[in-house]
Amino acid sequence: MARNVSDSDSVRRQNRGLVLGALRVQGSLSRTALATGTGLSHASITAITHDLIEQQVIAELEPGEKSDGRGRGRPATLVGFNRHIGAAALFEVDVNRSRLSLVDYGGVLVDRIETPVTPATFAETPPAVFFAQRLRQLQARNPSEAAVLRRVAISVQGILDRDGQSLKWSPIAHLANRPFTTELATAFAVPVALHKRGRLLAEGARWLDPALHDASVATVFVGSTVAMGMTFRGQIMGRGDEGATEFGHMNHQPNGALCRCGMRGCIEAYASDYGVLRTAYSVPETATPAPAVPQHEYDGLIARAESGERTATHAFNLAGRAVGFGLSRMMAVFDPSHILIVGPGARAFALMQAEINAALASALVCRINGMPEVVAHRDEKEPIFKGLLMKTLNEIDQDDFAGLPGAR
Amino acid sequence: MARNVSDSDSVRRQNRGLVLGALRVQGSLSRTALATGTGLSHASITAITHDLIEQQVIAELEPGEKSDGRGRGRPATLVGFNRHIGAAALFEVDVNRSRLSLVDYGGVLVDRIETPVTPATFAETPPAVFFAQRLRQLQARNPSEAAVLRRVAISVQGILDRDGQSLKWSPIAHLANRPFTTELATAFAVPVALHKRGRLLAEGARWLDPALHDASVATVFVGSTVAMGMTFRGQIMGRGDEGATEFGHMNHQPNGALCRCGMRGCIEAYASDYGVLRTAYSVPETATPAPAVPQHEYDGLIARAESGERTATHAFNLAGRAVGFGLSRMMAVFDPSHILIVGPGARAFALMQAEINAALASALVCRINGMPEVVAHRDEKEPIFKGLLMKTLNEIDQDDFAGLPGAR
DNA sequence: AGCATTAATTTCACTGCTCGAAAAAAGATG
DNA sequence: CATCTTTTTTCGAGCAGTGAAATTAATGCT
Repeated sequence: MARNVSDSDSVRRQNRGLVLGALRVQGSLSRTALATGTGLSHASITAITHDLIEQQVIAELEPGEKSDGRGRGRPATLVGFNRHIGAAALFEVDVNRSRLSLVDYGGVLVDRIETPVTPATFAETPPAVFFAQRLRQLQARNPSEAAVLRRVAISVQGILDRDGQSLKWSPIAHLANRPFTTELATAFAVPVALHKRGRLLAEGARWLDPALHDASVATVFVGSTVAMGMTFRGQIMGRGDEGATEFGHMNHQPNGALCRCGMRGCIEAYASDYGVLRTAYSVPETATPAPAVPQHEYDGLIARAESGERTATHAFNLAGRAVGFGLSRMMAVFDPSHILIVGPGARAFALMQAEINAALASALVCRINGMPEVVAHRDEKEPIFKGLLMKTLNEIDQDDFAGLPGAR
Repeated sequence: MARNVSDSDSVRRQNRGLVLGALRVQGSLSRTALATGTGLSHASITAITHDLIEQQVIAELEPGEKSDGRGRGRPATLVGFNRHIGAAALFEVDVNRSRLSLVDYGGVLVDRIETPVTPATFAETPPAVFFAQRLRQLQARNPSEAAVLRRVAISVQGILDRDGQSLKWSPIAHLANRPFTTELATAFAVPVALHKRGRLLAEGARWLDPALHDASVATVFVGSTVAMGMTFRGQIMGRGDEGATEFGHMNHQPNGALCRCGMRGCIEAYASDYGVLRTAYSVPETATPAPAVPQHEYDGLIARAESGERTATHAFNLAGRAVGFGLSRMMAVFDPSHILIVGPGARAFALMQAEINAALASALVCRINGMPEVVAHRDEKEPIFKGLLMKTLNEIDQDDFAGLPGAR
């Protein structure tokens, strides 16, 4: 039983966490700004920053450049993260690509390796080996960061098991049911975390658009898959273990089109790239989905639809309908104030919008609370990276540095 | 901006809350049991109980009867809630009935008034007047509890507005868009809370079955409406304002059967009592739903289905299918470990089970994580009351008594 | 009856945290 | 160089929680 007891230790941890969180959100700050930002007294900020500086978690910045312009009184000295006290390795794994980024504790990108991925990749190279190879390569190139590596975080698609340590299923071939996180964790003596891509999108959106930082947002990825992440008033839904936001595999049509996951009638089977192409080319909807769709083919279809070609527009209509009813159904359980469409499918948003809105209009919640704001947001790469980055750094802040040194 | 700053006050509040919470869950306890139950030290328990006793929130029980059997050492003195320091008025409003219960701070039922409700009730008597009349009646009969009334809580069906203070829509006629909570709050100078019935069912289930206390459970009410409440590892989902768990009005069939809410294709339109009857009697599914269904008619249909009459079994099959796909779709967003079916429809569970399971089997999440345990639970009256009771008492514990006297 | 034993509570001495107020520091201004 | 302004630090107080020791209140033996 986790003890929820509050004592002076937990007070310190909480308030140190508040300070680190403020720095994470707002960047380097003066102690005074920290005091107003966190609500703590100046005296406490002095004590806390003193400790954190002593432990080298943060450091005073040289007063040099910073736009201090000119003030009347004593000039503020900013404190900011000590970039060299930690580093994190962030893998973004995709059906066709993998990217490993090494970032320091200040969130600055240090180095990066990209590798193409094919359905054969993880059959030939076990995932643990694949990841370990690349991570070692990066460590060799960046010895000073390698020495302080504190986390490995991996963005994946699929369904995680209860404890979030392995994939039970994934559209990325041969990645599921391999205990690569524990293998990596022991090999590198560092915690390894798995994150669902959909959820990272939600986290990333929160950080990239300040207006969304504390809102309730559903972020829908449309592309080679369909996925969703949600934030509720600034909190990410689903703490680690509650694995499921399988929006893309929500049933749209009982016994409908065959999905890559093997089930029938999933939203993805209508709205993902392969689903739309299948509809457009009048391939029977029970045909096995293509394992991967070249980008130019999807883009070509969008262009044809935009020029009004009927088979193409029809395909996007069906896709919009699937996404729209999925959203309408989701909103019966959880209704966000904003809905973000991201990913390659965002480029086809205009083609789906009418059907999405029509489907949403059929939801009672929308009639009562008003329609949510649905907007498309191109390029999902940065939200995922940003989400992975911030989530991992925040974890280091709160788990490694908010507590007293030596604890845990 | 709410300050999340932690100081010695918040520590005390947290730990007092822990003590009150333990007493709420486990009943009267000795100080030693309280220490092990909360994780606090004996010294702190002594200090906290001393304060609480001084403030008359709790009291030492007479050692009398209690099964102290025989122990070797100093006998424990139990402490328990001081029943007389507070009372709450709990309204359960339904399409055909309203019940007002007066309970004391110990959770003991003091008095109760039941009144039939018809579609005309709130047209003739404004809700605020209706509630005020009954509450005054109960206060007159129980002056000592009336003097310490601390909360009025109302269980309703429908959609609440963002701040949870009024109904934006309700199947109970003339109840929506009437500011009765604020009127009652000023008239009785007491906080008035509105709770969705579905959510109370979830809360109640948690308290009535210890195995569910810390589980993730979806509780589905099937009867004159279809509604759902969810708990996530013991936490009720949706804090007050996030109004929507409109499971009954999740779309099942685009442009399908007409629902009482005016939309088409809602789960309720197939699975509620009126929906099943409409199907069974081959009334066109676009016919206006009956405002209320007499219980004997619904029970009669169940009996006919159980004896194998085709039109009746068909109706329940459709109902099961609607509920099943609804659950399957919900599970793409949130997957509970248990699903509880309650309400009159629980009696027809056997008739719907096959279709529910078939629909669940079509969900990817179920294939991966295994099917959730779906069980029916007759009589929903007590879960609602229990949920309303515990939620309200807990609120008094944490808001009124966990903080220092004088604060807030 | 008297004394050892046992278990529940309370008391005590100490530590850590936050806070407000006052003091100190560090430039800017004139 | 004295004054003013704004940022930080220092200091004393107050409050919580904790472990260890002391106290309390029964039971069991002799």
